[in-house]
Amino acid sequence: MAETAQERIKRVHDTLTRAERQLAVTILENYPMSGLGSITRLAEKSGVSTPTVARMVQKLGFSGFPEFQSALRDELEAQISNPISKRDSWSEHAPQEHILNRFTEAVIENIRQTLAHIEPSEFDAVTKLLAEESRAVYIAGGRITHALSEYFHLHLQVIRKRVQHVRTTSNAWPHALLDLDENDVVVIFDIRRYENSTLKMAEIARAKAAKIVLITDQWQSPISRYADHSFNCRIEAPSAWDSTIAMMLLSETLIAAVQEHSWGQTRERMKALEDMFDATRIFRKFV
Amino acid sequence: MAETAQERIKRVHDTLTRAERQLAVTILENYPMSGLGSITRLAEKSGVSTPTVARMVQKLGFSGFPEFQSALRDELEAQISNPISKRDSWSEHAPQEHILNRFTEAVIENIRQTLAHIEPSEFDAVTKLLAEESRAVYIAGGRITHALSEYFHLHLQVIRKRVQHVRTTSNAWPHALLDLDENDVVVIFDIRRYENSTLKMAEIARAKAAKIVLITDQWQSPISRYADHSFNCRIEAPSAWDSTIAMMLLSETLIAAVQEHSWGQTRERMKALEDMFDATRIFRKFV
DNA sequence: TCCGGCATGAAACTATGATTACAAAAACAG
DNA sequence: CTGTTTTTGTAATCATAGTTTCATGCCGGA
Repeated sequence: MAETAQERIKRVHDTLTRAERQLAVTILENYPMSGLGSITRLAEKSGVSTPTVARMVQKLGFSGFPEFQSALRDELEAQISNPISKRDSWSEHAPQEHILNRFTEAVIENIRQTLAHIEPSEFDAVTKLLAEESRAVYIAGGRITHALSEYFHLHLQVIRKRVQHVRTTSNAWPHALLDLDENDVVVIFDIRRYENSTLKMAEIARAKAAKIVLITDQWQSPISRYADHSFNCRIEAPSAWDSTIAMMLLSETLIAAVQEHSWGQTRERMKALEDMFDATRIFRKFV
Repeated sequence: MAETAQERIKRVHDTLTRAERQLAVTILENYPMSGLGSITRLAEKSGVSTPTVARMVQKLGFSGFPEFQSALRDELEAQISNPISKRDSWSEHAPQEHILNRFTEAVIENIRQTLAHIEPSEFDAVTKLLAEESRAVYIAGGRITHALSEYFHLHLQVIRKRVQHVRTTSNAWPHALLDLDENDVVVIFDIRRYENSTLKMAEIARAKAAKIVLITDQWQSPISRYADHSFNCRIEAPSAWDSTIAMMLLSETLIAAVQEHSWGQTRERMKALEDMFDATRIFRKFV
């Protein structure tokens, strides 16, 4: 039904009896909040009896008070739901149910939810941690997140010194943490199924009092217990696997933030890197 | 109490157990609407039992579910009467100009543009190519896209046989193409600055008449000349670097499509993989 | 003033929601 | 791997919400 409860009330307003009108006024007074409590509360608030309320909502076409209330909730939800980038389909030439549209839709929702639960202050704090060159940075990921951690490392490496990627997939990783101390930062990517090696690594880092930044999924890796900062990213997708897009977005944004934070040094380093590339002719000079 | 339920949940988030966290995620997901139904509804929605919900709200400091719900209603009312409740940024608590919002906005635009220029028919054709087990699949990336190609490989490997990752960063890569023939598929990720090694690889693949699928940026890698199918992804970002999110999205969607296309086999292979994991105890059984 | 019809709320009843007790399962420590 | 602790869901219980019945009261018309 397209008609809202409010509209229904107004439509039948003339045919209402005294008590019902009294009730209607109360409902409309601060709509739709007043209808969200129990039928008793609403009855008391409007100074009528509960049966009156029950009869009234039936007059409005609802099967009972619960249905009425449920309708109110739905209306409210539609009213306050975030309108950002809601679109019917992303790939115009493909039908709505095409995997291109379904998958993208899910990913956008993941991004929305992820961003909604990130505290900017925490994000800024982590940015600051990662920007301080007095701290060495260690980056690690698990089986699925390995690629992500590598990508993060690749970029951070250009921005600053003393960045190291730790391969938890090999068994030589404890060696890499030999020099870790309490000024250093360990960035760990970990999503389900959470791996033992990354957990062990977090424990070691914790024991050495290093700062731990965790990037995990919405169900949170057990590492969160040890983490100084943790970001929960939504990873659900219409697939047998999870989507790590939201984590990637967070990673790229962190990179951008750190780079912005220390642009002076970064520029120098990037210049030096470019020169090296030119010298080695890895890239084509022009397309 | 000045503290909102949401804040309470976030505060105790680390001390929560698995089921409770699951519940917390659901509550926060579309807060506070999800908590406004009955305890049963909320429990079902989050996939936990009603007692878990009851226990959790008590942990949060409420005397019981009704009090919790009443608190939610009050918060909602306050929020609604507040005129600045219109949300038009991704991270509500951060200003529009914060890097979190700027970056995300750019990424969404990239996704939109990328999707708009992908022909569903071409996407489907590539899906089909990748699903055919008679064809071997070779996957390669450049310096920046290496992580992406690795990620793509990791997943495709689970879906089907004969998938190989070629490291163009090492100089041993030509060996990997020894067995390449005209039935095979080569998937190449290449964004600016386009690398010589990937171009050389494409040339070899072309000479052997293999199918070439190219995933590149909007300015197109020179490989597009040789490619049978190419996808142009937008990679612009408010950063010194490009954002490969759109490429990642395309990769994940391709994976999902191929998986959907050949779910029978995939399921078997995933099962086998799971068993191997169980045997090796790489992962923790639960949380 | 009395009567019929409708509106209304008290009270009984029913259904559903919330809580508690307990047992099974899982994680953890040794 | 085993015993212990913690977590979790099932089932029983309790409480409250919602509905129905019915007696009372109110109003308009004779």
